Amino acid sequence: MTRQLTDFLQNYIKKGSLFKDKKALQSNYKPKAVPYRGDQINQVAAILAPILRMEKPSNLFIYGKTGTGKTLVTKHVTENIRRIAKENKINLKIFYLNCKLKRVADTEYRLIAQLAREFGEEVPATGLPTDEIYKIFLNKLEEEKMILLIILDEIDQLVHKTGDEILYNLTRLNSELKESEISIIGISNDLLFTDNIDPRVKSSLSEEEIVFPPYNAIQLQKILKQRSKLAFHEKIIKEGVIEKCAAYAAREHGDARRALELLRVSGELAERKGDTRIEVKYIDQAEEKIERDRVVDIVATQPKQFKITLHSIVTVCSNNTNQSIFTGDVYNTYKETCSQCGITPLTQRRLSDIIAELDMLGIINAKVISKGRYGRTREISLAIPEGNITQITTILKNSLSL
DNA sequence: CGAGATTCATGTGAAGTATACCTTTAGGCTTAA
DNA sequence: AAGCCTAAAGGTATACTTCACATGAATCTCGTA
Repeated sequence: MTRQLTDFLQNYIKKGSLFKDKKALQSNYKPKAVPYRGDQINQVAAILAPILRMEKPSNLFIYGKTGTGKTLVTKHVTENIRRIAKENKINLKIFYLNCKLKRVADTEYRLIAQLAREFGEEVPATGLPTDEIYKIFLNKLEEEKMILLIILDEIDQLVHKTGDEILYNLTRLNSELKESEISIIGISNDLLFTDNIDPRVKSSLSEEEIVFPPYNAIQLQKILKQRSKLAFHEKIIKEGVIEKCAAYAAREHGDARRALELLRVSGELAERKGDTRIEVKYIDQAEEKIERDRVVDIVATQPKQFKITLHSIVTVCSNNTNQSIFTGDVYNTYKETCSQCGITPLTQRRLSDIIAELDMLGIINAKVISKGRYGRTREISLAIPEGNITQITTILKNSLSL
C-alpha cells in the first residue's frame, strides 16, 4: 500500500505537469493584452482619463453578458490609471465591489460599510443608522482629498434586491463633497437593467454607456490559443480541443470565462488521469465537472433555511418524477423537514421569497403560473443536472444533520 | 354558446416584530486631593 | 470633585411574520340565440 503511494508520488514529480502556468487560465488572471476589446478599452480609458488631470470623470455604465470581458477590461484600464496616477502623485483610489456577494455588499448599508472598510475604518455589521455610515465614509473621503472611483460589479443584483434608491444616493453624493470627488462605474449583466430605474438616476449614473458584445467562436479560439501558450507546455493540446472549447462557449452567448475554464478543467482532468495530452473527450467531462462544482459551491454556502428549502424541493421532485411541483407541496415537505431537524419553520410568505432567491441563483427554475380555477403558484423544477442530484442531497443532509 | 362572474392557491406589498448590535446617558462606585 | 465603569435607554439593520389585497386563467353561471 505504502509502496504504491510512494510510486504514485514519485511518478507525479517525474512526469511533471501538463501546465506551465495554470494561473493563465484562472478566472482572476489578468492578461497583458485584452484581445478584441480594443474599442472598449479605448472608450473606458477616454472616459476615465480626466482623472489624471484631477478632474472628475463621467459616471460610466457597462453592459454585457457574462464572460464578455467587462470586469477584465475595467480592471485592466483602472490598473493602468492607478499606476500612472501614482507616478504623477495623484491621489486616486479605486474600489471594486461585487454587489452579488451575500452579506458583503447586497444592501445599501453593507455596501457603504464595505466602502468605509476599504478605507481601513472599523464599522459594525449592524446597529448604526445608514446615514451615520455614510458620514463615516464621507468624512474619511474628505480627509484624504482624492478622487474615488467605485466599481460596482453586478449592480443589477443589488438594485433588484433593494430598489434604486441606493443609486440615487450614490449619484447625489458628490454634491456633499468639497475636497474629494466620486465617480461610479456600474457593471451589469442585464442588458435591460436601466429600463426599470428612475430616469433621474439613469441620466446621472449612466452619463456614459458602453455595451460589450459577445465574442464569436473564432475570437474565442484566438483567445484560447493565446492563453494556452502561457498555460500549457508545448504540444499538450490535441487537435480540435481548442475549437471545441470555443464552440461550447460560443453556444453560451460567447462566454470567454467559460471557454477558459473548460480548457483548464480539461487539462486538470487529463493530468489526473495521467494523460500526457488533452483529448477532446475531456471537454465534455470538464463541462460536467464545472457545472457540478458550481452547484456544489452555491449549495454549500447557502444559509440553513435555504438549504432546508432546497432539500425539500429535491425531495418533492424525486417523489413525483416528471410531474410539476408547486409551492404548496414544497411548503408541506419543508415543514416536515424542519420538525425532523428540530428547527422552527418559517412562514409560507418567507418561503416564497426564498424560492424566488434560489431561482435567482440558478439552481432551481421557478415560474409563476396560473392554474386557472386551481389557483396561482410557482411551478418549480430543479436546474441541477440529473447525475449530480445524489451528491447535492448528500451535502444537504450532512450539513443539516439529517 | 359565449360573455362575464367566480374561484382557488398563492403571489406580493406594506407594516409590524424579534433579535442582535450600536451609541448615549445617567447613576454609582472608586480614587485622589 | 474628578474619573471610570456599568447598565439602562433609545436607536438601527436585518430577517422574519402578519395582514390584506392582487392575480389570472380554468370553471361556472346565466342570458341569449
